[in-house]
Amino acid sequence: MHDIYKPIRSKSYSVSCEFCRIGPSICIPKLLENTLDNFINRKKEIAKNQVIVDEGTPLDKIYIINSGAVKTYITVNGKEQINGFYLPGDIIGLNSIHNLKYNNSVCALTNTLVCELKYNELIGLVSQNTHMQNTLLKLMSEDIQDYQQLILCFSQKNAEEKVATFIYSLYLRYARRGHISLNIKLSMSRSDIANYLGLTIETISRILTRMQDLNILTARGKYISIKDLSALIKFAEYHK
Amino acid sequence: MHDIYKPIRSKSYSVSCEFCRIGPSICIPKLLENTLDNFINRKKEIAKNQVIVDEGTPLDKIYIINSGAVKTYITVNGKEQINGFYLPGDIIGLNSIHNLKYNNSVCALTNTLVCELKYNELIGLVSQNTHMQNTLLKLMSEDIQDYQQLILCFSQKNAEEKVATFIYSLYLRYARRGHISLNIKLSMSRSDIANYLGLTIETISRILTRMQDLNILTARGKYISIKDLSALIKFAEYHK
DNA sequence: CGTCATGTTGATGGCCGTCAATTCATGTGG
DNA sequence: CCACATGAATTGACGGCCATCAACATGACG
Repeated sequence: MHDIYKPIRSKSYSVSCEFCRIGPSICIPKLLENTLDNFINRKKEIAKNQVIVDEGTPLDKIYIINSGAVKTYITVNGKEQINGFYLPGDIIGLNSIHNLKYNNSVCALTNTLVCELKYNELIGLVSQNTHMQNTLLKLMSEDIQDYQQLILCFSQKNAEEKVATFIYSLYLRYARRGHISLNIKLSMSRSDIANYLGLTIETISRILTRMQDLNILTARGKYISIKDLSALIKFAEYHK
Repeated sequence: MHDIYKPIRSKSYSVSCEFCRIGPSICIPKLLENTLDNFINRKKEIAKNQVIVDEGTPLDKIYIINSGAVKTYITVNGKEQINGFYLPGDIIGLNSIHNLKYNNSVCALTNTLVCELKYNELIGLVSQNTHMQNTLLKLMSEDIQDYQQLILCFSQKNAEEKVATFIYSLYLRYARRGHISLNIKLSMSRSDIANYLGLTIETISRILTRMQDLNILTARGKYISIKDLSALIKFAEYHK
């Protein structure tokens, strides 16, 4: 954990506000900035491996990733179970509104910049502003939809399809934020991916080399370069 | 599909409004009934095997199950993939708000009573009523949380743990709606369960007989009787 | 009672987890 | 700049879980 004491130099991709998942027309932090002064710290720096939120703490703030990446996880029998990776533009905390407690821990995978947003102010704004209300409902509904898709992925797909889906979804998520590139730098380790997908690092590794042999992609450490996107998409589909 | 022409006699458990997931203090349909007259049909009858919603149709209504049960599914390569079972008190459609289209089909597993609720009116009410707004946010946040748990279940658990989790969650869901009983009548077929859990009917069957041999439950067709709840819970946990 | 759908049980094989050895990457100190 | 150490990733051998295929049993319903 030496990293914590290192100066933070975020070399990674960051979203411009127009591609933030909050939407181009309303940056909640910006709106708050106009209405309520200093309640948000924009672009707070988080060092790699730093735990931003501990499972069970009160939901006082919502975080929006500006650059970098984090993972969220719950602890089961002393072992962490990763349940999400959040990339620039993503919003953390929407699953914790119902009981006003964070239901998972949050840890930075790399040096990360986050926008903080006080929950009370968000809700206050939502109750005054119909547009904001619709935005929040849409965001949460999208999340529900995304999770349903993920469940299908996990319950039906085999290891190869899972890994292909994972990589393709990373590609898609960056692309939707305006960062369209076939070259992806994984911010998480093989072990994190395996944990998340319910596979082992060995399986992940074998599948990546198999895909490399088939000229679908090249994988050198954390750098993945998609060579044949349509083949990747085919691999990601459920085959049976 | 003869069922459609049969008279509907729902013999199954139905929630009283106080155990509806909408909450005891605000039954949205009731509230609407007071404010706007005839826009909701309370307790519409749906026959077994009837498709209530087709994937892709506009989200004009939200449904709340009053009695009976439905499954939701998407169609992939011509085959249905079940992504949820909805029991009395459950709300259908929250995953479809973001694009105002139903993102899955809905089909009745048994004769079912639903409360219909026009989406526009729900939103209208929500924008006027802070309490209602909080309720909706909580409901959706709960859904997100539930789905995250389900993802962990699917990505990490083996077949036995999945089946145990499934049965226990049915028990829990009924219990939370005020129907606490160790005797559960499955409204879905083995094939539906298998489809949903990403297993085969043979595996489901084998696991049920194994649990029967261990005196954890008895399973006779659609009737499951839990003999040892704590053992079931142990089985449902992730072991590794 | 006969038919058809649904559920159960058994035998076999493939996918993927486990264990182990090796290679590669990253950072540190000399 | 190189040698080394440490952890991450890769590759191989083997075994267990669960899907597949097939046969049989049970139940629903006319």
